[in-house]
Amino acid sequence: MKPQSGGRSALVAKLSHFAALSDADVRVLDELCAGEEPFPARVDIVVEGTAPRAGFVLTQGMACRYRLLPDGRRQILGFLIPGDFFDPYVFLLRTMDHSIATLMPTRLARVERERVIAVFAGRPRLAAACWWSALQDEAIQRERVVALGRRDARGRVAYLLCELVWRQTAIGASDDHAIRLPLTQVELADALGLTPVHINRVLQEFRKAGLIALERRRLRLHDMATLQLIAGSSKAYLHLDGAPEEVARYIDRLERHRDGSAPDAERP
Amino acid sequence: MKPQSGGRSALVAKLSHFAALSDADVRVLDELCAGEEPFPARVDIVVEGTAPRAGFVLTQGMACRYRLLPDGRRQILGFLIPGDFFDPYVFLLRTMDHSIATLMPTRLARVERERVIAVFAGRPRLAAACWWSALQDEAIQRERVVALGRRDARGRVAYLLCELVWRQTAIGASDDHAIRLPLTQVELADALGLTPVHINRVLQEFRKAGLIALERRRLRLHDMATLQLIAGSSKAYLHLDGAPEEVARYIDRLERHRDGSAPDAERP
DNA sequence: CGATCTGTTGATATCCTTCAATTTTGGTGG
DNA sequence: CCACCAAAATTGAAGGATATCAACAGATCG
Repeated sequence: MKPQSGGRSALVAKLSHFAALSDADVRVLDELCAGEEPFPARVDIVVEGTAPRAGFVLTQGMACRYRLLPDGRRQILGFLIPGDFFDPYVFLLRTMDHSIATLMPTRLARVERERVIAVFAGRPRLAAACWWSALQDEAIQRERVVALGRRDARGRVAYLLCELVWRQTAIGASDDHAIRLPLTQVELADALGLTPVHINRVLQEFRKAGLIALERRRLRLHDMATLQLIAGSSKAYLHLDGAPEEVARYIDRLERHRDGSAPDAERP
Repeated sequence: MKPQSGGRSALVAKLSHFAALSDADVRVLDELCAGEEPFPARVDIVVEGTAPRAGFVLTQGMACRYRLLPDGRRQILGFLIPGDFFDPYVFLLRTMDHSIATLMPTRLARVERERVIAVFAGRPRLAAACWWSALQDEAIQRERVVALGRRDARGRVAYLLCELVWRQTAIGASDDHAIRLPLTQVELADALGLTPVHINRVLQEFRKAGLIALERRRLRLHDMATLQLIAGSSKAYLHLDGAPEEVARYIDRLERHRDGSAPDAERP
């Protein structure tokens, strides 16, 4: 399971933004992460064109989804951080349409189909939390489309830095708007549809304006308000404000039925 | 339910790309669409900032997801066409982070939470097909990120036109690479992160090169091969090649269990 | 049948890319 | 610990793709 410094795993921290989890829920999630394995930096975990095998929980480190273009250029599609339970249902596809690679030494737990189905069928609250997490992922993708479609270079950089800080904060891995950021300027460029040269100039400008500090793989946002303004974005799209009350009640009701009929373990 | 000319609804046509549906499955899907309602062109179905109410099946017409920026510009996030069962689980969120608007007169069936849960819990094959459809939607989003991040204007336009034709073909709504296309050049621009002026110039170029015909809201791709080359894309990302055999067998097994225990209707 | 979108075209401006060096950093082995 | 090398960051100059501005023609619709 590999809990964080705080004791709670990143996955538990993240899903707790949706609903308070029971001890039993936490146990199930920790078991999901039990078989985690270490991967070195900059290796492919999943390769475009191959058949997907299983989903993963990322417990430590960082990874990215990416696509290579016919001319060899790369587009990074998104970043995966601790607490991300990604592609649970990917076994429904014949082939991957993109690759996934680590960006630093990273620990990942493989989650097989049977496990996914057991959790989703037997644990209403966790199933709802995973659905919510999938909705969040979609929202993150949409925000990226907005950034690439309609924001200039400064807006794109500001948005991405904010997002990474917001997401790390949501899993308790940020200290006062400062995070570990293992990305090179080439990777930022590939994520934002820009050139490394231009990324560099924007970062310089932000530094000179006292908006950020970024050195030796450590990022600190000194002026979140201004950065948000430049980005034209707020963290609302991460939907960290919990389930609607009515839904929370509904889920509790489902859980009580479950407890009544089969106490405290996953169904077969 | 409102079947298409062929007799099958667009939703059934789309999901059949994943797995062959039983008559009972088809009946359930048709019931989902039973309460469809007409909406005029260019009206909001869902508004950013409001609480989501329910998901929808789009049975006729066309709609788009979009975001408005602080400065009034717009980014279109994606297009919804007949057969799209979108946002089934959106009730898990407190507020919408984007809006959805019709682009032409459109028919939509609202799908409430209870209905979603009944179908997903009681119909393994349909549940799997809907999951697959969600994976397809994510892939479509990724393809858009690639287009906006790394393709020039010609590549973006070519990609979008191909995608719309591929998707319409998958629901049986295309005749020889020709489709109804209710989009203005402003809307194409808002979808592709370009200006209407530039969209116009690219379309002119494509017309002069004999690649496309586009007039009076009708699009025909005369040279799909070249367009794909310009787009640097193939339709692989739509995953229209059916479920992996092993998964198909697994789903059949689940269905047989279901039939044994509760014949032929949704569970309560 | 005017009013308003929509599409079209030309001229100019600009943001970002490209190309090319140079410096700095980080890692590795002697 | 230092020498060395490759990767990463940085800077400058020039070019190009797309935006912006402006004007007009054509289509659509109440």
